[in-house]
Amino acid sequence: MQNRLANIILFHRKRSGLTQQELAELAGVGKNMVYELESGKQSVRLENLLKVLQVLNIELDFHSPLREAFLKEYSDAKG
Amino acid sequence: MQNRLANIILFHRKRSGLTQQELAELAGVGKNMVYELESGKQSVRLENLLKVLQVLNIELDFHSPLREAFLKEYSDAKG
DNA sequence: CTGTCTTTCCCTGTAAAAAGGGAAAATATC
DNA sequence: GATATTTTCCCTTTTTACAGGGAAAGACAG
Repeated sequence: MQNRLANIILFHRKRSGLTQQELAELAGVGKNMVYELESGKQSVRLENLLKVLQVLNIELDFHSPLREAFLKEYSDAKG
Repeated sequence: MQNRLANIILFHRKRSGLTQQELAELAGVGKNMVYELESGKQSVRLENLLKVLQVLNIELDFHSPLREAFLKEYSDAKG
């Protein structure tokens, strides 16, 4: 348990009553992947992180000084 | 240009006046990595994504139904 | 149109993330 | 304290992301 992301995942998994193994199966990743995520390893594939977050109903967002400008242009472009 | 993350990165890079190559050098990753990020590839390593986001001054955040509960417990635990 | 810069997308070798098995350590349940 | 469950952390093999080089395609300036 080292970084914020690891904590977020651990917290949500515990609240959902899942073991690492169960979460791994639901996300379609290996059990070791979940363990590594929760121990703060940052060399995991983004793909696999996203699968795990999806199972736990966690959405990623960003913020930056350009956030508003981006959202305007992005929604304009996408309709 | 496929997903939201790719768009965010492209937008911020353009606004900062950097080429893919320059961003890659600043982030300490290969030029192909930046290209892949911007073309929506999700198999990149989280580590490398974070390096790129840091150069562009983009912070990741999350939200979920348990967000408030997590923040409370997390700040309590960390002081 | 011509030359410069940038992006897209090949290629190759190397490093390492992946899954899955297994077993000791830790934690929880009785 | 014994037993069951879960987590931590080994191992091996397979897969693949990575850097860096290179070159065609695209964008942009003079």
